[in-house]
Amino acid sequence: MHELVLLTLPNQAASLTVNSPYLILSLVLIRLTLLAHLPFMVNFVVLGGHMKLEKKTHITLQDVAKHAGVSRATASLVLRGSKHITEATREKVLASMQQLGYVYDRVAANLRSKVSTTVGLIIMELANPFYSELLVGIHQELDKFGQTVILGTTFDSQSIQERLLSTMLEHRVGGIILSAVPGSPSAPINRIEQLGIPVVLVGRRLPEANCDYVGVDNVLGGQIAVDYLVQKGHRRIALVGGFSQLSSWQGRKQGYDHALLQAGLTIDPSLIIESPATRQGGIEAIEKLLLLPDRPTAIFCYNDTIAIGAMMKLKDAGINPGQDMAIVGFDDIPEAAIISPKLTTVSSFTRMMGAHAARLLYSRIEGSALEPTSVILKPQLIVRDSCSFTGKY
Amino acid sequence: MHELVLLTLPNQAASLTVNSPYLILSLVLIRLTLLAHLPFMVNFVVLGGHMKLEKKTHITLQDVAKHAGVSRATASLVLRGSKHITEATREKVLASMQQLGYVYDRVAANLRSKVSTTVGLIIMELANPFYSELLVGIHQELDKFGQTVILGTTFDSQSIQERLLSTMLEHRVGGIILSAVPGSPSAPINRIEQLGIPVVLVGRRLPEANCDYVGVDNVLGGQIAVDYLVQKGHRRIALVGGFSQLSSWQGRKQGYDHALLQAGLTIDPSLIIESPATRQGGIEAIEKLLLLPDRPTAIFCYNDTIAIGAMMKLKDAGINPGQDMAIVGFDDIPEAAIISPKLTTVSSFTRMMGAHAARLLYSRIEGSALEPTSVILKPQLIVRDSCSFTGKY
DNA sequence: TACTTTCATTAGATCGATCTAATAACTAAA
DNA sequence: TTTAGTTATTAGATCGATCTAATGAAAGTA
Repeated sequence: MHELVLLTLPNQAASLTVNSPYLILSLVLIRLTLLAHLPFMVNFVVLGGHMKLEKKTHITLQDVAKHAGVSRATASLVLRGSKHITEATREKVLASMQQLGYVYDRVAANLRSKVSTTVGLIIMELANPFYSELLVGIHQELDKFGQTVILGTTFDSQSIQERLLSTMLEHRVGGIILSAVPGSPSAPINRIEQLGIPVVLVGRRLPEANCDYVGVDNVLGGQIAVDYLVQKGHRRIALVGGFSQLSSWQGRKQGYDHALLQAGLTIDPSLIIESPATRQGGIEAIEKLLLLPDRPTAIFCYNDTIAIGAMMKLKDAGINPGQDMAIVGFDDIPEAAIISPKLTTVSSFTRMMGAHAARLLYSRIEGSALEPTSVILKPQLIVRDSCSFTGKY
Repeated sequence: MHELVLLTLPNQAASLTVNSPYLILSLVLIRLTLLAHLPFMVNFVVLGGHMKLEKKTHITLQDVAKHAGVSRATASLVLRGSKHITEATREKVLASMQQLGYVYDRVAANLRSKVSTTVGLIIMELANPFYSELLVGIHQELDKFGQTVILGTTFDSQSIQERLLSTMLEHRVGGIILSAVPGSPSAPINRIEQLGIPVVLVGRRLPEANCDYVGVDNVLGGQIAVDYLVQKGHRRIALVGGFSQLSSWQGRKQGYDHALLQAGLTIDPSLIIESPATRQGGIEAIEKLLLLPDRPTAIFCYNDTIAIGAMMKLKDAGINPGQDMAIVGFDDIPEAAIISPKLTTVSSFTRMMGAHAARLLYSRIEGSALEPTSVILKPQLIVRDSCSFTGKY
């Protein structure tokens, strides 16, 4: 019985060289005994006088079938719940699976049946709460469809995005949800679509990309934010953060312009300051803004993260955000509700956006070959405490 | 040339029934012509008078090899950069890949070579900044090793955790990083380890689980937090949030106890309030705390999220956190630095924790079969503004 | 009884790669 | 020239499942 101890070594093969014919004979007997009792636990490899005994780590459907006394095909049908299987055989096979500790190999199955149960998700950054909220929405929805998420982050680098797209394809994802790096070429995406793998863009649009899009109505968002500020009495309103290459920036700017013009105000280019969409970007933008001879009384920030940075810098400069300067953000990330003053912002319903993207992608994977669709969510102003200042002293 | 148009239909097969022998003849000619020029783009299936022409969506290594005039095995060797390949054949094969738009099927390759390039990551919740930070650390590190992340969230449900673990195994992950649901049995995890798939626990320990662990020294963390408060002059210090089943809670509690006893103070069980580790949990805990006849002067919160909720509730109740009540958090999530007052907290270096977990897991995957290892990070007190109150009026 | 129909089951091919062991081609040494 | 040694290449088996088409058995029908 001592030889059995060898088998308990995790994941390792035991081997021994024998010279004596008696030893060989006894080993052969041991081998026969073991095979009779644990046929699915042990493998033997005999080379000359060298006998290798290895633990079988992976139980396959073949093993299950043999154990249950049926064919591989029948076992497979049981797995997939075919109605052509007798209750008796089903139970027999299921019992064998249980007993042997069978683990279904979805990857091998997908290879043969040419389906995929994974979806690629490529976003800019995880630390950004906008994306983690988006990810939550996507993840929850895909889970309902039995799809598993493969994750990649680009940090807004085009080369990383290219690499991630390739990796996803190599992993045979059924589809890809992509928040594209601004200014990235649309050719690779169209190529992926041509391969029959659907792509859904979220949040950021790519011109020329011939695929689905889920996002918020940025024009309307900019409009309602600035409308609100104008209505509060502001006449000099800055637009802070983000970059003009971003489709979302362009939309928000358009809404900003429109609201101002509608109110009979002029657009002052010096009040439009681009900066990275990070907290640091907000800080930098405010530094520039404070140098202006004629400061604005209100700031519409490209997103909440920038707004938070902006508010930090304003406090540092002795300007009380909310009291001395009105602030409106965009996205309604969780932090917006907890900082002080609580941030008035345009909600883009990020989770719902993720859920929509997931649903749309799944419908494509399932084969609805419609024309490229866009789902545009209506933003909503969430009024909190960051706009007490009315622009009048 | 009209027939070529059919080929541009994405992912669809064209078929037509022919009766006239002349038409058949011409189709045969078209077929020969197409096959000569685009041998890897088109498939023909002829059944009786019915000829089906379908676009070949997937280019395989077989196709590449045929196009380059070599064997499948040679093409495979080129892919893997074998040194036994002549420069001439290498270039020939690479050119063919380029021309045909070959996409490497990593999944099929992994099936045969029994390796895995994916890692499963199971955490409680994404919306929680602690986990999104952890995820960033893990993701960045794994990326360096060429490993792709498959994601799952449990929302602290044991049944979901079980399901996710199964899914990960079915997807043939090479290893799993798990932030276990508190109180979940360790048997499934040990079974996975026995299958030869390494598991690394992060943040939360499971008794009996025979696997690696990466976490912060919770005892020390609790100790330095409470030491600081004691040193500031506080004598009644509450411990708020989290649940006593969590190994991390137990550790922090132990440090809390130790620091109090060391300072000659007694431990008052009424000052220990358990609640969910969410913002809402913080709010609820403070509600209970405010009912106490003899209120504490300082609060050590189980984590920053709870601390944020607690501070919100205190403000609502007219108590100025920082000024009227000292608060210390745990984890140092990004929000801690932006809320007002800025939160003094114990940093658990979450990203680094993730990176350590990733490295440890990868070393296991690569086959270092050491004893289960624990990596315990030293926490550090980050002093900010939430402890101005010294406990004396 | 003979024939069709239906149903459970299965052998063998297949998905797209890698691996093994053998073969061909080309040198270098005897 | 022959032999051995090295190097580039390849045929065929293989990974673990599904799929196709065929099989045999049982039930229903004429």
